[in-house]
Amino acid sequence: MDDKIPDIVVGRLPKYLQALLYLQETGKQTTSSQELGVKVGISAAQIRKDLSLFGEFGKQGTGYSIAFLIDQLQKILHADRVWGVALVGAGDLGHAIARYAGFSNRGFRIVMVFDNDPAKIGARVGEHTVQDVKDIESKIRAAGVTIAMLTVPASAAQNAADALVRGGIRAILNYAPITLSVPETVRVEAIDPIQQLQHMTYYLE
Amino acid sequence: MDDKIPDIVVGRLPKYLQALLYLQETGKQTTSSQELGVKVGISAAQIRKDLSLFGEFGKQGTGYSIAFLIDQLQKILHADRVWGVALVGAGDLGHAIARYAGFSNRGFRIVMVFDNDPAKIGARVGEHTVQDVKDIESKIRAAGVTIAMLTVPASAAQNAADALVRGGIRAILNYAPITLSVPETVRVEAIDPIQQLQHMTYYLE
DNA sequence: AAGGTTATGTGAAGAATTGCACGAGATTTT
DNA sequence: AAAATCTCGTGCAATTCTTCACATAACCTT
Repeated sequence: MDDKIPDIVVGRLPKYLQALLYLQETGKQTTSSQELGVKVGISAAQIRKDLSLFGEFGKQGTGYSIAFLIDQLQKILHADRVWGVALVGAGDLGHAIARYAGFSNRGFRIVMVFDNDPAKIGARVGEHTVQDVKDIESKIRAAGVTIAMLTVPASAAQNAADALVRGGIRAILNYAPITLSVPETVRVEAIDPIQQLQHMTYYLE
Repeated sequence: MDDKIPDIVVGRLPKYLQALLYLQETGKQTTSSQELGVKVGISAAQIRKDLSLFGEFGKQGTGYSIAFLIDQLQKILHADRVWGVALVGAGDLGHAIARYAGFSNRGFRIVMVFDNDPAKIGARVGEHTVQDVKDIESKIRAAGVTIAMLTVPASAAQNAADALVRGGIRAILNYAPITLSVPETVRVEAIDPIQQLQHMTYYLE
């Protein structure tokens, strides 16, 4: 239940959570490591072992209460609150993200949008007004925002990341196809669809 | 150099490729496992071991020829050609993807766009006309498309995936926050930004 | 209430992945 | 041309991750 949780385990918890939320929507009350495993493509033993690192959430013979397990996982992942997120990059992708409803009902809310294009600054994106990237540092610091999503072109990504770091950001979800260089105290997760496509084309043909 | 390559290794190759392309842009001719490792955040020994599974691409004392290694990795990943991709879902995200130039110059080209919304069918998205999702099966089969990107709402994703599978799809990049059920012969990679954000929030606070 | 079934949590075994360290080839320096 | 430096490829060791299998507990049926 402490800090020696392997990162690979942490990475699976959101999958469990998502599958549980889905099961809950179908009206189920209870599930088993078996059933959950089939849903997420992970062995039942693996799931039991992962969960056992945090506590004893199940009941022998019965399985897991879906509502209870959702609650526990949300606490563990700090998904039991709403996180404000800064969106940097108001291009097509930024627009799509700003307008996507799926974030707000899963614990994340975009609270500010930045861009460096004078033509975009001042324009509206979703329910936000695009602000100048020059102000990132002070604005996110003032708002206490600790998470950012980066949807700028690769050529602008490192500079934007540097500004975010100066503003005290703690986590960056990076959509730009470039490896960001940040201090060890800042977490980065990358989304690069082309890398995932290439992972698959290896097995094709 | 055969089929017993661990999947986890295959997953790292696109990272190496991306970093190499970046290094090449800076005008460099040569790199080392050390330098590449710093760029992608992977140990030098790991990189050497990974590459050695496919051949001896480096030279002692000198390192790796960037152009040569790019060429080899592209062959290994089948990224030495252009793959046609079907895009299913013409919402905001689908639009952003269809208009993103980054795919075409990294080996993937969107060749058709589908949606089930009558208001969208017939409209233009990027350089494509949106087609009825009802025709997916025949259209992708006729075109010989084997890769799809799925950007429909979660509630429509499984049906769309089923249609793709019937049409002979081999790989699906799934943006919907739901686990798809497909035959073992079909590969699926998922992109779920919220899962990645939750992976990071575990470590925050 | 006893027997049967289900399904957890976990120690131990097994498998997979990563890191270490060194021989050997290539280049550069003195 | 010898010495020093660099860096690959790789066998082996260390570590990490996954699976197995079973004692235990809860529920269900008769």
